[in-house]
Amino acid sequence: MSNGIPKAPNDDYGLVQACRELHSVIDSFDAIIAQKVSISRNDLRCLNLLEKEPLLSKQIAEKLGLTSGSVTALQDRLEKRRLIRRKPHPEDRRAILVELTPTAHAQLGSLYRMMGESIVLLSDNYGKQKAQNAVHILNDLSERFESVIQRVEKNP
Amino acid sequence: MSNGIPKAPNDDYGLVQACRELHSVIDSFDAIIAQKVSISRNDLRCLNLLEKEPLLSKQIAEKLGLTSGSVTALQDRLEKRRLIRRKPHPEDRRAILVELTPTAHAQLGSLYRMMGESIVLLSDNYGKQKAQNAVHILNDLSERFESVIQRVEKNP
DNA sequence: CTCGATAGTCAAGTAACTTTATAATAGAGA
DNA sequence: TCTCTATTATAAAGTTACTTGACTATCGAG
Repeated sequence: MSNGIPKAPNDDYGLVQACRELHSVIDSFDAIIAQKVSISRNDLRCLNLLEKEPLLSKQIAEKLGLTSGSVTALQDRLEKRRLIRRKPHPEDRRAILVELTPTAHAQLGSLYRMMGESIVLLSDNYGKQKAQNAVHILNDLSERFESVIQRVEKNP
Repeated sequence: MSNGIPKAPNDDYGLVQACRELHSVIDSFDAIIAQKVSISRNDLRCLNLLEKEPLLSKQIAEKLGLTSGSVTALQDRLEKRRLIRRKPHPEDRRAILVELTPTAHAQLGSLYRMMGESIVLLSDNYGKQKAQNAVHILNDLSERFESVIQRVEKNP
């Protein structure tokens, strides 16, 4: 198993691999969802981002790793389908806030329901204690990724 | 917070959200990596898949949600860069096994090293017991996604 | 040994992305 | 206040990646 990844002294790499495995599986899952709705992967990812909170075009571009021009086109597609709405930013008249329409919320909900239910079941199996623990672990991992992203962006 | 996702009785949805949050962050991370290597997201995803084991074109197409023709082009690009190798399947002469070159292994390793180290540190902070627990949880989640994928594919 | 099904390739057309240029606004400084 | 530069988003042209449909080679059932 000499795959170029430097091994940690003990088998700490298990967590790394488990993490990337999960990501890969979710990726495949999203590919299927995107196909079902017949939108592109990035369009779906944009909807996922907006599910949490409205964002500026700029922020969407950053998170998706796209150029601003590309995000404009992306928004045009989603707006035409009435999945997002553009509304003016209250303080900056250059900026545009993008938010999901209620329709989009509903559609996304129904698309991810099956997956959601399956994980809720897992959560129930775990019991309250372990479930909370799981959430903490995932959040820790997210934080780690965030901070590495920021470090990587510093060194261009 | 009425976002269309049906709430579970208790706040079990924490795990779902944490999971998708992690996925989203890793996605942004991958977007940056892809940009650094100047290959497309799907090309990078393909490399990630192959890091685990060689795959058939068919399997790559499925996992990435692409058509077979598209995967042929994808492989052409990666092969031109000497990141993958096509080799004949030992038993099925129609099929083609795709594997990473040693170069690709090394490159991927160095690209993900920073992230890997950060997670290994986290793992060390956790201690052996909790780290193993974390791996189990991630694997459980992967399994759930896998099985939902299979269920979804049954109902087209 | 046929014949339908499967794995992959190829060529033409479509969709998504990048690049470059432009317009409108913000915010800093003379 | 009035520039001047930076920021935010859009538009149009060119490039890259993807899909579709036709084709070749091979498999495996009958």
